[in-house]
Amino acid sequence: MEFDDKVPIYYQIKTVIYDQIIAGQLAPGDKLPAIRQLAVSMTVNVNTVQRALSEMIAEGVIISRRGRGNFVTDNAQIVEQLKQQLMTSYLKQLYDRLHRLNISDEQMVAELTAYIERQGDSNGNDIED
Amino acid sequence: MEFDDKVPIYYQIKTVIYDQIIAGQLAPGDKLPAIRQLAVSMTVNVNTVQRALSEMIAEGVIISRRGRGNFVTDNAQIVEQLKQQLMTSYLKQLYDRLHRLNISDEQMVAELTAYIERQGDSNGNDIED
DNA sequence: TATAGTGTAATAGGAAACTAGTACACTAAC
DNA sequence: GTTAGTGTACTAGTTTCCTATTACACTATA
Repeated sequence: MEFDDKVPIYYQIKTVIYDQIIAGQLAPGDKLPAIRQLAVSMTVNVNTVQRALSEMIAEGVIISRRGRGNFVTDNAQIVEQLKQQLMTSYLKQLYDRLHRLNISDEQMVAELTAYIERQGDSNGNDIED
Repeated sequence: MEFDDKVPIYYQIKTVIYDQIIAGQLAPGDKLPAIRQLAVSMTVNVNTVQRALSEMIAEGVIISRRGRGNFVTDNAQIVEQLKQQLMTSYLKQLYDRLHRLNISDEQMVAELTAYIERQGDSNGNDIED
């Protein structure tokens, strides 16, 4: 797996797993791959994965069952909270950044739309069948 | 100054200065504050500021004149390139993140618009005189 | 009971980022 | 020439992140 060398790996792992939960690839109650499994598939040390998991456990999103595995909480409300929280933080980051560049609210939406258009040119999503 | 402890400080300094250049607070040819000055105002060590500047110099955006100071390049084209590059990377980051959350292109624009609305409620920009 | 699969803990070492401090080199202005 | 303001370079020490390795604890199953 590829990581941004400007952000701690354990933190990026956390983001990836959280994103999977929000996207529904990991449903409430689902079992995560074994820690050693995750470490191998991400080409990372076990301790690094564990550090990511520790934080997620502390935040109540992951439930750890010794000898059995790690599971996504079955509390749908926590997952929903997580979703809102992450979505907002992502949007806020873009908003703050573009704001610092003196981009107005309207321009901001326009820029995003334009970017998506450009993406569409090469991806062709929604168009090809 | 406040920094995100998940990203190297020197890198965040670079971002701040680049943003100021793009926003026009630092025009082409302008002299930057002295390194020691920047270090004090950012509550950071001189070496950390210098590391940020070194990269910007290597990238051709900042020109260093020994004994005189550091200056923004007067090459407007370089500044314009920088602007496009940063804008795109900011947009791409949001796009990729929301995409991982299974948010469609249309939803994405809607979410951003909604976020801006929410901001407007507390900021009241464009409304008050 | 033995074994395989799992989470957890602890130690040791290396690399990167940051700080602190000192010294040197160049420029401009007196 | 001296001085103040500037960039540049170097060394030393601390902290955080990451890796490697070993050991232990619990669960399920044959």
